[in-house]
Amino acid sequence: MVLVTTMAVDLESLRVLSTVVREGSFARAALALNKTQSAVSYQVHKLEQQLGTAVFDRSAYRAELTPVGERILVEGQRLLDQAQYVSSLVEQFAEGWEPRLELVVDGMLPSARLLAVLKEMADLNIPTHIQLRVEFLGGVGQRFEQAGAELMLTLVPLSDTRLSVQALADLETVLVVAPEHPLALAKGAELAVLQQHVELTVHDSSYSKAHGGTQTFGGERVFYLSDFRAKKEALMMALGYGWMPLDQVESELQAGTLVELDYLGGSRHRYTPMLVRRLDQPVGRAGQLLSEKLQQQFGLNS
Amino acid sequence: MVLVTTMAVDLESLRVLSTVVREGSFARAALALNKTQSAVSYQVHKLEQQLGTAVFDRSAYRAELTPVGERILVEGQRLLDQAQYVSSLVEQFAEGWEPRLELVVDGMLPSARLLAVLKEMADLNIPTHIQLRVEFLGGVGQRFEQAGAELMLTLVPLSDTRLSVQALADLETVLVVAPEHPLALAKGAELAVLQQHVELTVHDSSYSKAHGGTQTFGGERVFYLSDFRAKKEALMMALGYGWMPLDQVESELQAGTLVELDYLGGSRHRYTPMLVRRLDQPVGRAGQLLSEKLQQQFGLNS
DNA sequence: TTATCTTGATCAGTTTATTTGATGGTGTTG
DNA sequence: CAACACCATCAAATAAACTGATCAAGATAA
Repeated sequence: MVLVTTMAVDLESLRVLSTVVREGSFARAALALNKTQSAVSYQVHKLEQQLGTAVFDRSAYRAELTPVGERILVEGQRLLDQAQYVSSLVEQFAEGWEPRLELVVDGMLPSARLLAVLKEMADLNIPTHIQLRVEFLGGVGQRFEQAGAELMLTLVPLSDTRLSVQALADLETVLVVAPEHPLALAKGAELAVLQQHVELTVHDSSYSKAHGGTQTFGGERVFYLSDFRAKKEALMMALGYGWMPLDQVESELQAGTLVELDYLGGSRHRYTPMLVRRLDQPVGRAGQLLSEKLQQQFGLNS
Repeated sequence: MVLVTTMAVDLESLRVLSTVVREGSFARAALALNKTQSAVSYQVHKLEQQLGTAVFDRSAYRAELTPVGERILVEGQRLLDQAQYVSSLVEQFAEGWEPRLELVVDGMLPSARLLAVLKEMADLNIPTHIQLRVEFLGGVGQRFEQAGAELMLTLVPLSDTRLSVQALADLETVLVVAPEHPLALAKGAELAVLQQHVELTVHDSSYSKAHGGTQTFGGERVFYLSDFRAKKEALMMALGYGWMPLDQVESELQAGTLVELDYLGGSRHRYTPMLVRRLDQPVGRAGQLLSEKLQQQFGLNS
């Protein structure tokens, strides 16, 4: 007989081991576990056989843990706790906590606020795994559809009767360039002037062709960046001009490392972030909580 | 029948769940596990019953994980890994790695070197739990005896034929005060002069009364600190004078925030740290390794 | 010291858990 | 449509776990 034991320990043996140590003897452990003493003895022997080593030293009157046994006890306890956690998870799911929750947000939104909300959620020790996905413009909605996310925070208006849309407080974007860029000196620039320069824009991750013309304008020579971090760096290197969320360039504007463009069409633009969820799917407790915290953090539309 | 189930999951069911997902179907999982398809079905049902919730959605042709099932899979996998770890531990113990190893060291020894050694050990991913205890002077030997530690690094010579003693490279201590302390100005101070001031000393944690007079000298007004960190702070606050391990005050001496006392009896003193282990106990692999690394880090006595 | 108690092992017999092998319904594939 | 793969289900077989009784040895108390 070839002995290729997978060495599987089993939780019941570990539970018995733990009880024996806690209660101090096989017999009292048996009492605590509603078993007979011989059943306890059996489980201990089984554990020792599975491990291939003695867990108790029986040379004395009372069985004492061997050094190995002590470590097994400690590690086994961890195992039991983990097992307990697994079952408690299920209970919590039964109480309305969803196993997972996906939130898609637009990268233009102030990430500090978003992280604050997520930290609050994490601190509550909720059983739900929350997945955050960052997309841009149309990409948000697309991801929401495709990945079956529960919530999204988008800037692109949509009309689907199966969706619940809650407008949040407006966000401002501002048209900026580096101070050494030629456009920084322009007073009351017209669109035609802008078109002679490179516009920096964040790549819309949706593949949809047509979307409202307001996202990208001008646009003879457009340079695409993957996100606003990269875009800000490019702007500061005077690679071109472009729109940035106000909160992400406030300190640069104050420090003068970026300046607001004086554009006739208006150098500021307002977006309305919208918190969207599906009406045809029930909201779990984590989704409910997250929605409330987002509304609180971002403020309702006035 | 009262249903007060403790909700115990069992590892076998989780193993089956994991295999079903990996293999893609109940039948192929059965093949992989050397069971029949109906045994797999049975285990899955058992798991679902134990958890009180569906793990697979059977409405489609192939069974698909429910959202809850996905989380159970992930957490269950962690559980299985942990279980695997528990059995692998035992294998390693069988290969000569001791379950635990206690090292008692004198707090006067340079802690950076000690930590470097411990980090090296930790990086090797050894199954042994290494416990470090810091004591002072006679307290080291006492703890070694009493707690049954495997190794110690002590400064106090001892003669026990059952111990193996390996001398390491000498350590230097230096007599220092704060520059604003009156003693800082003293030239060639004698013992009588020192005795007029407060001596700071680390409390010997052993309760033994008599020990070699060299540890604490002078000693009319002695102030006891719990460790060298506290002692250094007290010294810098000019609370008194005292011996410090050279390596712990080197930067202060250079910066001038502490100065070496000009004492006729010699303002430097050498200690010989000794690595001690028991001859009557076999050394495990971790103890062997740790000894080697300590000798390497601290250097052999020349 | 003896009588009594506790500790844990062991064994035959019983109960319970798990597996098997066969069958059936349903959806998929070529 | 025929052949196949998916999973459920059931009775019977097998394996695992437990019981209750008994034993030897160390502890405990009169």
